[in-house]
Amino acid sequence: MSSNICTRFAPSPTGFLHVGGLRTALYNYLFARNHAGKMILRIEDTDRARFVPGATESLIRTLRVMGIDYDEGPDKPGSSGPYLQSERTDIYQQHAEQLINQGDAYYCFCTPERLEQIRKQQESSNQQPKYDGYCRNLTTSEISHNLESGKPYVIRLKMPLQGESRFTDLIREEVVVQNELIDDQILIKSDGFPTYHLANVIDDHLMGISHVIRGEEWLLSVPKHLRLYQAFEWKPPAMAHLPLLLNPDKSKLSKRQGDVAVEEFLEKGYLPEALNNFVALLGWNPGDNQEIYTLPQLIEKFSLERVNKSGAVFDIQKLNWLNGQYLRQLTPQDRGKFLLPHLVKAGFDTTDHARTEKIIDAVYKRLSFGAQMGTEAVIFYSDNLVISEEQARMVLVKPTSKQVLAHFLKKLDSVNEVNVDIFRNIMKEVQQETGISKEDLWMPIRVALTGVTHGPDLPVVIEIFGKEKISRFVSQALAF
RNA sequence: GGCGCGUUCGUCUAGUGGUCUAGGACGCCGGCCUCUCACGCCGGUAACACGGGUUCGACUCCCGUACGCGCUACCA
Repeated sequence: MSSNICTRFAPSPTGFLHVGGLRTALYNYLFARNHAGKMILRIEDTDRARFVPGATESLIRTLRVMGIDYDEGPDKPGSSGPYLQSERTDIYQQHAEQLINQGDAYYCFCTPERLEQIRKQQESSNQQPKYDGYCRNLTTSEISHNLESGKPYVIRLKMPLQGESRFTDLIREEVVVQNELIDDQILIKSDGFPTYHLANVIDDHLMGISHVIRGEEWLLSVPKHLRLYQAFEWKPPAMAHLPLLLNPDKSKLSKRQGDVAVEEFLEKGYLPEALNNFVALLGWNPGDNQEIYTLPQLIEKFSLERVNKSGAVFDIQKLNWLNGQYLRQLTPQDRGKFLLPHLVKAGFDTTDHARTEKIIDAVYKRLSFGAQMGTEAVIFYSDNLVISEEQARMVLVKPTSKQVLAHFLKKLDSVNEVNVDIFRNIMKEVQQETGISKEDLWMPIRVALTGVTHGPDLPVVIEIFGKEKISRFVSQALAF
C-alpha cells in the first residue's frame, strides 16, 4: 500500500444500505484498490434527530457481506480514527473557533422563526432563498453580550459576496457557480454538532482523503467546501460526483418503487457478486462487450474517466438475468448451500439431504433469485394434486389423457419401484398400447404429477416423487 | 422561481470529426432443442431530443430551445 490514494465511504446511519450507497461504496473501493490505495469507512452521524440505532452495525454487516473490504473504519481501527463523527466533536469545535478568529466564519443568533420569515419573503419575490447576512457584521460587544446571556447561536461560513467559484470535477469537468448565490452555510448547529459541510472537509483532510467520490447531490456544495479548504490552507482532494441511480420513471431511486435496500436483495437470494457486478455497470463501463466481471476484474478495469455523466435507471430485469447467470455458474455444492435456506424459508421439509439435493438440482436453472425456490419447488412438497391453472385442467379433460393415465396406472402397479429407466419403459409401452405419443402422451402425466403444464424434466420429477406418490397422484388425476 | 448538471434502442451502454447503412447486453418477438416451461443456441425488433452554427464532413465541437434530474434546511 505504497500509493497516497485514499478514498472514503461516508454514509449517515439513517437506515439500511441503499443500492445507490452500495454503488458509491463500491466505486470508492474499486478506485482505491485499482490504485493500490486505501479506503476508509466513516460514519456521518452528526444529525441526532435522524439517527437510527443499529444502522451503523447494519451498514458494516452489509458491506462485509458484499465484500467491500475497506481498510479502516469503526470496526477496523487504524491511524485516522475515530471514524464516528459524533466522537470527533472537539475537533470540529476547535476548527470552527479557528475560523471565527480568522474572520472566515461568524456567530449567528438569528432565530429559526426569523430565518423562516426571510425565506418566505424571498420565495414570494422569486429570489433565491439565502441567509441575509444579518449577523455578519455584529460588533464584538454585541457578540460577547449575546454569548454571555446564553443566546442560542450557530456558526456560519462567511462566503465571498461576489466573484465566482470554479472547480474541476473528475466526472463533470469544469463547474462554475456565482458566489453571490451561495449561502453562508451553517457550520456548527445550535446543538454544538457540526453540519456535513464542516465535518466532511475537516475529516477528509485529517484522514488524508485524496479523492472524494460521492453522489451528484453534493456537486453544488463543493464551492462551500473549497472555501473551507482555502480558509484552513489545506489542499482540497480531487472530486468525483457520481450520476444518480433512478427509478424506472427516471426519478431519484426510492423505496416507493420497489426494493432499494441491499439487505433486502440479499434476503431474496441475490448473490453479492451479482449485485456488485450489476451495480458497478450502472454508470460505468470498461468499454468492452463483457457483461460478467469478477470483483478482481472490476478492480483491474475501473477508472473514474469512464464513469458516465447521466443518471442510470435501476433495471431489475437485467439484475434478474445477471443473478441467474451467477446462480448457474455456481458449483453444485455452492448452489446447494446457497439455495437450501430458501427452501427452508418456504417452509419445506429438507431433512432428507439426498432428496433435497435432487430437488435443488431439478429447479435451479429456472431461478433468477433464491426466493423463487418457494414457487419452483412447491410441486415436490404437495401431498395432493391441485390443479391450479386452466391449461392444466384442459389437458386432463381430454379423452386421450384419461386413456394414457389409465394405462400408465396399470403398468405402474406391475412394478415394485420407479426409476428413470423403468419410467421410460412404461411410457414406451403406454405409447404402443394407446397409439398416443408426444405431447398428448407426456403432458397428461406431467399435469397429473405437478398440476401445471410446465416444470422440470419428467424423469427427474418421477424419481424424486417415488412410486407411491406417483400412483396416488395419477389416481387423483384420473378421477378428476 | 433561481442556480447547477445531464440528454445514443423501452432499459444499461459502446462510440472522443470520416471505420456508423451506429456495436454489445437486458427485455420483447421468432426459430432450434424438447413431453412442457426454463436453460442453451441462432435470428429479428428498436436509438444519436430538437434547432442553429463550426467543418470538405458531425452521434462526436460551439450556441440556443425543449425535456429530465439535482441543489436551493440548524438533513446528510
